[in-house]
Amino acid sequence: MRHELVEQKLEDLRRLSAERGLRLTHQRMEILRELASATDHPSAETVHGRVQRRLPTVSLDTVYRTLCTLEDLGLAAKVSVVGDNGRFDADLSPHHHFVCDACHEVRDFAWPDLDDLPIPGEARALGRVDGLRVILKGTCADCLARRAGRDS
Amino acid sequence: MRHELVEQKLEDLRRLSAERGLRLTHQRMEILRELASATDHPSAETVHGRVQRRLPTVSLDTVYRTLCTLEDLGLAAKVSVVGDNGRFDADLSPHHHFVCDACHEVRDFAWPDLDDLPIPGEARALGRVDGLRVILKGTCADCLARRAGRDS
DNA sequence: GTACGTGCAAAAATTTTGCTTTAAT
DNA sequence: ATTAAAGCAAAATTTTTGCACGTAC
Repeated sequence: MRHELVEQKLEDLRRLSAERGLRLTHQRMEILRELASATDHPSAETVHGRVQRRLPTVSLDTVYRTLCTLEDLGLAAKVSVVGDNGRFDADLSPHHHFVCDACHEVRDFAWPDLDDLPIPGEARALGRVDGLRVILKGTCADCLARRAGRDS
Repeated sequence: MRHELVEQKLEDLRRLSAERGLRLTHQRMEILRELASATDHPSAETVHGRVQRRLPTVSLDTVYRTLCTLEDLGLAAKVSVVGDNGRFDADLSPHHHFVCDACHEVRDFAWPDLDDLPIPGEARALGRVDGLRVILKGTCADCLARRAGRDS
């Protein structure tokens, strides 16, 4: 079942590379192959280690650059992991975050209806749940206005 | 309205410091004061800059250590911000993440009922929403089992 | 052949650590 | 007076960048 995702992604890379005039290099193929095969949301360092098994000379900076390229192409995304990044909050009440892709500001919001929704069995089966947070990605009102102004 | 949170937090710090035998230093008070006053989920570097206005000699490593202490005391938490950390995923289909506090593994799960829930007006007012992800914090089944085994 | 992308090395940025001094208790 | 915590500097990470060479087109 993972195999199909991998082939699909590699096909997407071929198509997008042709469309956007990017070169189809071994490194990009192998890095995408590893990432698409992985189920554990690896870091650049981890991807590098795995790709080295097939391409012993691949460098870590190529992995960084390629992951960024794959992100630009819409083939991969950075994911949210609680506590893995250096942003802090003293407000520990249940609330959620809206993150602006443009300015990276984080705004809080509440979602009472969500609190009434039971956590799905699929998630409860994974372990004991202590906390829940929603991350909304988008563009904040300020950045939308700024962009609209610039486009006119 | 922020003022009350600040005073509340400082009071918590006094109480917890007494309880746990920690010393109530200017630095800890001022760092917590800044963090509790902030609404923008600042990084350690940002907190450092703000605290320096009141304590010009405070060092950046004290801010790092203190934020960690405040986290241990349960007065602050690291927050999730999409794309600010180096973990990647090639699976772009709508799904959510369960993160184990103990081993930091990230597991995926689906939540179809959530997809039917409308995003609250409070959040829609913040800007255009492009994506939604839930982060569950907890302890995974493996780590629970490991811990139970060790305790016996 | 052209020039985009890689590899290498070095730099920049971020976070942690060892040790000495300061200050809270 | 004790000793936890701060400050300083240096180290360890993590991520980015400049440049020469290799390779996909």
